[in-house]
Amino acid sequence: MDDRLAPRPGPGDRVGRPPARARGRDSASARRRRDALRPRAHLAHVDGGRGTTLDGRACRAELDAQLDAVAASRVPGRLRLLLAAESAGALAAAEMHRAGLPWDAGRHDEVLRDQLGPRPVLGARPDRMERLAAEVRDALDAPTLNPDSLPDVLRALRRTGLAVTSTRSWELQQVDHPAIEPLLTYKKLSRLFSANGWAWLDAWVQDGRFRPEYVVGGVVTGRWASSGGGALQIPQQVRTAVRADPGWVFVVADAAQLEPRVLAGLAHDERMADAGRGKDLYQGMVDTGVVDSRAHGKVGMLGAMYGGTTGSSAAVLPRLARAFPASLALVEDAARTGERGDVVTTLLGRTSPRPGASWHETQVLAQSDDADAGAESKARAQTRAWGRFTRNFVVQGTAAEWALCWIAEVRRRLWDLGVVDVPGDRVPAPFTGRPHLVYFLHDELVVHTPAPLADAVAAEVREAAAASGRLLFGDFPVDFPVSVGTDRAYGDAKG
DNA sequence: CAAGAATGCGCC
DNA sequence: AAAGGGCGCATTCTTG
Repeated sequence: MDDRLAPRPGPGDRVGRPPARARGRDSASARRRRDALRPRAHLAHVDGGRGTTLDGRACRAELDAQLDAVAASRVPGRLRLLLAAESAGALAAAEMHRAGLPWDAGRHDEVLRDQLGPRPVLGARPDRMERLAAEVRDALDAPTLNPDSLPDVLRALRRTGLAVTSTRSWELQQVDHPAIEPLLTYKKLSRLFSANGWAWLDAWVQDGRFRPEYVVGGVVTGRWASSGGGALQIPQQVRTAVRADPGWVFVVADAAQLEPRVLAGLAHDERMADAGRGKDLYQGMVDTGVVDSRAHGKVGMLGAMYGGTTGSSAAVLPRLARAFPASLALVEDAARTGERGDVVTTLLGRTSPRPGASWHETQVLAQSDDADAGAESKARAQTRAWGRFTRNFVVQGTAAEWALCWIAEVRRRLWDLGVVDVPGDRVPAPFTGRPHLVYFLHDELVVHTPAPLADAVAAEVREAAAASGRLLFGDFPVDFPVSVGTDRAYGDAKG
């Protein structure tokens, strides 16, 4: 793929603001977990966008290592399926990178001008942000306040007598003061400007395409990560700039309530599978009298899968435990396993990492005779945190496996739909005239297709979801409905 | 001065 | 008393 060898602007080359530096909140332990789990062959893929070539011998060595792992496994069939799914996913990711996500820079610019005003000169704030900053300074009587400096803002708020402990939006929303509204608006606009503003557009959209660099299996759980451009965080605000080519449309497919359905399959929970059959799972929980509203069903299930223990989520948990004992027992068991420091595995055999040395040290310290209350509470908090991680790992990881199988199946079926002659076709080979994947987001797929094939694509995407479910869960009767929408603009296509 | 930590927020 | 999983990225602050 020649285009991947060409130098591409990186974040450091962007023009809107001074160069970015730090890598952010990615904790050392999180990175260690990822690096330990990431197959070596994928490192070559990561570097693929920066000009290195794949080393055939390294690939061969990786393949041998994987085949050895399969041979040594107690569940070779599952592991083999995992490897096949990962390979298909890697292929799809490379194809999506090549095809690119059709992006209308003009439309994006309209959104930015509408929200922020005209593009400012290098290093300056947009007009509207500057005016809001002035309002905030005025209201807080802080003429030199830098609204981008969190300590600065916090100090000014507290000097005014507001009892806030951070500058998080949800906390500020509780406060009644003239400075709050302009401050919140400022933060909103600032986020849009710095994360997906004109600088992002210059750096990441070329020739009407955004080409995300997916990192297949980059997350410990097996989810995909991305490197550069924030490919998996495109805000709703700018999705309207994602526009199909003339004569083409997007088919946007979203696997409805994927994680609870995967949990039902993992736990062989027939009652939960029943609740979701042919309809919205959370509504099904209302219809069968498990919960009194869809919202309660949703937060309750999220709480069960994430380990939530507060608010309405916790309040609903006992009812869920009574209605769906198999599912709840599975996630509880995964949590207990993690709390002991043991590993859990996904359906296809991906294993969770073990907690690091400092985790064990903290546990040992809390057991010792002279341990104080602080050490014990720290150890307890840490124990529960690792339990929440393993609790979620089994569900998130198996959902990622379902999604990989879905992608693989969709990819194959799209190719079989054949070619349509579209006047002025701009889609690069080998996808010219063919429906092809252009975007993937955990439980959502976007297909760019010649308009006449949209209905056929929608049907294939649904059938592929069913096929993925059968591949993973066999005859167990859990279904995977897909909500599908078709539109020229991604932002308007939600089914 | 550069590198890392901390903060906050976008996505699922 | 408080207790929600996984990410990437920009910015400012801190540290060596």
